[in-house]
Parts: sequence; structure tokens; C-alpha cells
Amino acid sequence: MSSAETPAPRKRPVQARSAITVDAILTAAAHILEGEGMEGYTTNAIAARAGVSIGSLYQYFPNKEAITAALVLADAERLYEGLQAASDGSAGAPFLARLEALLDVVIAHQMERPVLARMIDMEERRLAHDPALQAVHEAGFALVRQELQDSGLSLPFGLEASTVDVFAIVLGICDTAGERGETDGDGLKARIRHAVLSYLGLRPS
Amino acid sequence: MSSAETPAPRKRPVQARSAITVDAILTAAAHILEGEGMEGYTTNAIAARAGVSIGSLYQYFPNKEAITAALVLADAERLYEGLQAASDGSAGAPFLARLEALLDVVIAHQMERPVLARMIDMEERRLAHDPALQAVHEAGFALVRQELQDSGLSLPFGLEASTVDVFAIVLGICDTAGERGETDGDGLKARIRHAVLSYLGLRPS
DNA sequence: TCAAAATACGAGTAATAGCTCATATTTAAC
DNA sequence: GTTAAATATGAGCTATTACTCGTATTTTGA
Repeated sequence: MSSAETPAPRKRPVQARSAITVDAILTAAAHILEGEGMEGYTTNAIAARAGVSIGSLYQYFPNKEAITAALVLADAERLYEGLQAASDGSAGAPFLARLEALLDVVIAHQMERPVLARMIDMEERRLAHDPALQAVHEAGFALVRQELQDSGLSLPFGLEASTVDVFAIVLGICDTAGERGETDGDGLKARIRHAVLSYLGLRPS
Repeated sequence: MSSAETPAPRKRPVQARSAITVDAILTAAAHILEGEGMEGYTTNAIAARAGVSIGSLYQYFPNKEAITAALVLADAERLYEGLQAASDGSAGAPFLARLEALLDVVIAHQMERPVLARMIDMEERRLAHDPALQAVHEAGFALVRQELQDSGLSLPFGLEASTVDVFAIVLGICDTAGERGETDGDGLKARIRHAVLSYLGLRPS
């Protein structure tokens, strides 16, 4: 009654084969979403593509939405871990270098599978209220906020709003690039870099 | 067979009452989308809310998608006409004033019915391939491109890419504001203004 | 006034797709 | 080897919902 959120997996996979099954389901879901869009994205199709029975699918996912949520969450987590690694890896470097390291991660993530990225992006909006997803968002947000704070820059609209805007600018340009089918990652990076740096009051070189 | 696009209305309304019916359907669709989301957005619900029989609905819309498409298109056209009016109304004014006039329109559009704007935005992505919608997009795009060209500014990435980015920045910040439920239109405008002006290499006051 | 066109009606159809459950198979524990 | 738990199966149930179609009503034009 109370919960509008995605229920937890019906069964915790404990044996190795079940973990494989879960993985196959998520992989299949991603492939279908990428290749067929929401049209072909049905639970039966996912199970078939995963080489798994529909019954097995529902042993680990309480409903279709949970599959999508898991997919989106995994994607967000992957991105966040990349950002974290980039942040750690550029420790001590000047702000510009750190920003570039983060941008590289975002753009690599976008360019790797652009069509899937776009589909996941759309689903992400629908599932924006999922607590687990929100948590990852907040973590990524906190990471960028920390970077901005550490930069020592005087931010145009305060720490919070400026972080929000930097996020919005990066994602806005990225999404639009995905929508337009752009393929030039370097050019995309240069434009986002320019937008962010100038927003922050830094003269882009 | 060939057309993946939205078919034309089944019947052209010629009498006054049918125009009222069509209007009631679109209004109802918007209200449902706004109040219930995609959950309650069914053709039967739309017809009921419009005070119209399901048969009448299908007399003017060949399928559900056509209703959504009409809704999205009308919204896009309204925005475009607003931009056009703002552009005309600020003829001769300096670039900054013209930009502000355009931003006022975008933000008013966003703030008027934020929840509906968000839903329409999401549907807009799904229907991005609709030719009529693309035409309106292109018209709006052309309008902004012209403004940028007329500004005489030396654009950071050329006319085309810079226009794309300005669009992306404005929509990115706007969408994020909608997602976050922001209500401060003036603050939002200031931030978008800052983002765009600095992107264009102008010192925001 | 009257026929024809336009519009409105809504019960019913059809097809899809999410999901269940009774059963079978595999693995783990001892 | 035996048992119990975990996992896998897929035919089929069920509910939803987009959409049709035969009929009734209203409007128009002459």
C-alpha cells in the first residue's frame, strides 16, 4: 500500500548460477532497450533474449519496473564510480585538470553506447523518485560540489545553485549531443568545458 | 506501411461543436498528464474527462499517440510564437535586451504549469522524430540562430554549434529546475542569463 | 420540411503483455 | 546417498487498454 517505490528483489541470488541469470537479464534488457527501444522492451522479450525463462526472471525481479530500475541504477553507479576514480586520480592537481578528468569520464560514458545512454536517460527521469537512484545522484552531486568548493573560486550563485547549474549544463549539452547523434567526443568536451569554465567565471583558454 | 509517423486526424472538424470536442480532448489530456502522469493517461480516461465518448475521440485522432503529438505540438508552437513575438517586440534593441526578452518567454512558459511542462518535455523526447514537431523545433532554432548572428559576437564554436549549445544550456537548466520543483522564476532567469552570456564571452553584469 | 452530411455515442472486441504457479531440475549440506 | 533448499521452466491466466462499429442524434443546405 504505502510504497510506490520499486520492491526489493524477490529472492537474493545465493548460488553462482543465479547471479549469472540476473546478469543475463540485465544485459538482455540493455540490449533490447538499445536496439528496439521501448517498443520491444517486454518482459517476455527480455527473458527470451537472456536465454532464461520468464519464470526465472520474475524470481529475481518483482516486476518489470524493477528491471529498468536496476539497469538505470547500475548505469548511474558506474558513472559515479568513474567520477570518484577520476577525482581521486587527479588529487592535488589544479582545478582545471580535475575538471577535465571528470569531463572525460562523463563524455566517455556518453560516447560508449550513445543510444543506450539516451534510453537510460529517459527512463531515469521517470524513475527519479527511486530512493536508491536518488542516493547515487546525491553522491555524484556531492562529489562535484566538493570539487567546486575546493576550487576556491567565487561561485556566481553560491555553492548549491552553482553545482546544480554545472550539472544541468553538462547534462544538457550531453543529452542534446546524444539526441542529435553527435560522434565527436573531443569537440563535445571542448564545448562543455567552455560552457562550464565560463559559467564559473574562468576565461576558457 | 511506410509511415512510422503520426497519421493525420481522421476527420477534419468542420462544424463548431466538433472543434469544441477536439479542444476538450486536448485540454483533458493535458490535465490528466499533469495530475496523474502517464499512469492515468488512457484514451478512455481522456474521453471521460473531456465529457466526450470514446468514439468521438477516435473520430478526430487516429490513435492515442496522435493526441499526445497534438498536445506536444501545440505546446511547442505556443512557445515558438512567444519567442517570435518577443523577438519582434525587441527589434532594434541591443542584444542583451533581446536575449532577456527571449528568456522571459521561456521561463514564463516553464513556470506557468511546471508539472505539465515536465511531462510534455518527456513526451517530446519520445516524439522527436515527428516531422511537424521537428519543423517547430527548427523554426525556434532558426530564430535563436538569427539572434546570435545579428549580435555580431564572435561565437566560441561557430554559429551552428553555439546555437545548439545555447539551446542545450537553456533547456538543461530549465528542465533541471522543473525536476527539482524550483519556483523562483527570477532567480532561474538570472542563472540562465549568466550561463548564456558567459558562454557567449560576454561579462555578465 | 427533408435528406444528407457531420457529429456523437458506448458497449463490445481483440490483442497485448505483465505476471503466476505447479512442476521439474540442479546444487548444497551432512 | 539422501534430503532440502535453491533455481529453472513455460503454459496459461488475467487485467488492462487501445480501438471498432453499428446506431442515434444534430446540424446544414436547399
